[in-house]
Amino acid sequence: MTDPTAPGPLAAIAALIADPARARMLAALMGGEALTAGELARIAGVAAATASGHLARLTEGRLLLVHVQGRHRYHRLASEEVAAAIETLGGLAARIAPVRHWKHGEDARQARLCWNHLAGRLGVRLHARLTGEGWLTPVPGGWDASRDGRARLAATGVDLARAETAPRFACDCMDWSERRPHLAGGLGREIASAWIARGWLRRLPASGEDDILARRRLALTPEGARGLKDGLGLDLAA
Amino acid sequence: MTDPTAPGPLAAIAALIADPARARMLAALMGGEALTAGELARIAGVAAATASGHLARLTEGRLLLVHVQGRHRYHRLASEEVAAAIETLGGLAARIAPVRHWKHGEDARQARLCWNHLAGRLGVRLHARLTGEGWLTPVPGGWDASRDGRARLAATGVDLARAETAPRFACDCMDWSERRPHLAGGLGREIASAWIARGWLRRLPASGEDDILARRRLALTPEGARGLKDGLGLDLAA
DNA sequence: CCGACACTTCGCCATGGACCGAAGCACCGG
DNA sequence: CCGGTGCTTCGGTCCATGGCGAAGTGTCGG
Repeated sequence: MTDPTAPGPLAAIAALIADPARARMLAALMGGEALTAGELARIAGVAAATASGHLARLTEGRLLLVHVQGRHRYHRLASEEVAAAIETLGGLAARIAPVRHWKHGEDARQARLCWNHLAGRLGVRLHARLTGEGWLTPVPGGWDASRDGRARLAATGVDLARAETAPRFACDCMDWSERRPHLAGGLGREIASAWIARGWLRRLPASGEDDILARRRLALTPEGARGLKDGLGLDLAA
Repeated sequence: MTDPTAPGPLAAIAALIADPARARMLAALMGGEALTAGELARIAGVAAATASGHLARLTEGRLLLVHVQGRHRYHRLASEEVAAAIETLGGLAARIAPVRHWKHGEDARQARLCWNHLAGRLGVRLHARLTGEGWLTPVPGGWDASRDGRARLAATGVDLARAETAPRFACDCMDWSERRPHLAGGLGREIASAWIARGWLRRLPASGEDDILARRRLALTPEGARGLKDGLGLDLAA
């Protein structure tokens, strides 16, 4: 029935990430965008045929979801858990590996995307602020927002109603550079997209394609800094 | 200078975990004990020669530390980060893999070790209780304990002074079964060891060697349940 | 309807690395 | 000093998997 030589689930998942080409693809997808097979092949540095095989394995292994649109196949990370696992593993790699020089590491520690929500110092400070003021309290399976918290978030352009209709309202995600949880889940996604749409955050151009942080770096704009200070009392200069 | 074909750090770390034999070794070491090369060879189901090679690679890759004692070589996980990464990856595997039946899964979700601290429902509820009452507040790089919090913890037999002298006083670690942080770091280690020493928690015998949870399952004793309720107001039956 | 394009499938090759047995080293006990 | 034990190193085998080009499938644009 069951193959006795079959690798355990832990080894099986790790094996999916362990190939350099696949790792580059996954790292690129940590930016949250859905990318086509062709783009991923280019990023991974392999031929289209090879990339196709890799993407099939990743999809089969439930790490990716595919969205077919015409003759393009868009691939994206399958879930929060996948993003969290890659984030954690990447953090371990950053600490452990013979101190490979992360070119734009400082930027990324400041603010970056973790799949679809905010990470880095910004993400962690935001999490601490929202919970510290009692605006948000963790409850099993999500969050509870106080009246004041709702008003504050709404004032920054976050659509709380939509966040609450997400399959999972919200959850924590461990931040490797800060070693503290940041805000993920449906609410984390809403916040990130709202603030990017509003021009408070700006995606920085990808650089160093094989870098874990390549497509994830963010910059806080002057308006964003002002908005966070006025709206949430969050002063990132401090 | 640098080899252009070299795998990135992410792939390199994943590759270390991706081999079935090595994954079994790492899973066994998640119980927190240091094991000899021979024991690990038996657990992994490979010959001594093979195991030796695997252990050398894991050590070289900074996932393990070795402690030589006479003709034995004791191996243990190198750090909190390693444990956290394996925990997260294992959680992803548990969610993603074709629902492999975890024999004693329910026990382990209740209480288990995560390297050297408490995880599962117990770990998460403890974390929530300590922070919720203001007994412990996260600060950058560790925790701040209130006077009341110190007294409460000391009353349960936890040596706070020793926890504070640990390289890192404390930190969070994401719990995969509960999706909430539990208490790790120096304080987490002190709490777990104190409560096990005091007979509040009991290690359950290993079963199913290749299971991620094999050597990590814990049972709360009646005295433990009473102690937690009286000392910290933590009622796990609820 | 036909060529261009995006992607997959197929066939093949090359290589990395997992594995073992045997031999070599280090340590312990007598 | 010598045999037993724990572990590593060495030499050799074997297989899984990544890699590519070429051919096949489906979709869009004219």
